[in-house]
Amino acid sequence: MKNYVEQLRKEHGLNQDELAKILRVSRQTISSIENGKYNPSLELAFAISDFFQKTIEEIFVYERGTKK
Amino acid sequence: MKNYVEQLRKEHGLNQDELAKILRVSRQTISSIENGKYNPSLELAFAISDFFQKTIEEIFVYERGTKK
DNA sequence: AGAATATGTAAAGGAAACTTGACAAAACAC
DNA sequence: GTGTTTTGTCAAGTTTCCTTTACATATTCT
Repeated sequence: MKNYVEQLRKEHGLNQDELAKILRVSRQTISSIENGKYNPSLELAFAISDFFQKTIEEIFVYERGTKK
Repeated sequence: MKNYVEQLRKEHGLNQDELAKILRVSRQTISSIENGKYNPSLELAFAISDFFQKTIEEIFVYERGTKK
């Protein structure tokens, strides 16, 4: 599953640390998500979605069936 | 965060075991999600969303800021 | 160049999601 | 009612998400 978190973050003029603080997660969590190391929890996906005012589907691209 | 998984499952005439098999998770996972014991991963949320042909936002209701 | 800022990554640990196996209780037959 | 199906739940274990701390590499700015 890919995502547009890095792109959206930069559009908002934020660095990883600033976004992390806004979302109340660690900077490493943001980095890991941006680099596809793992997917966020549904909770965090909603928080990201909420902050960027986009739907989850606009930010996270699920590839049906492909297991990751 | 609440969800409409049980309602959608019943509308589709499925029991927990059948839905679990379709989504390739255990029946306990379906039960736990329906009863709010924990939230699904983003991956599983997408699989559910995909199967029921609804957006994640239509199935899972996020309460902003409330931490759970 | 050097200094400051931003990002990648690794280790070790905790918390949440998910597993299998089992059993009890509830719901639905007949 | 008894029997069958469905659901709730518990225990114990694995995997994934997320943490803190730390350091290395990049990027940016004088």
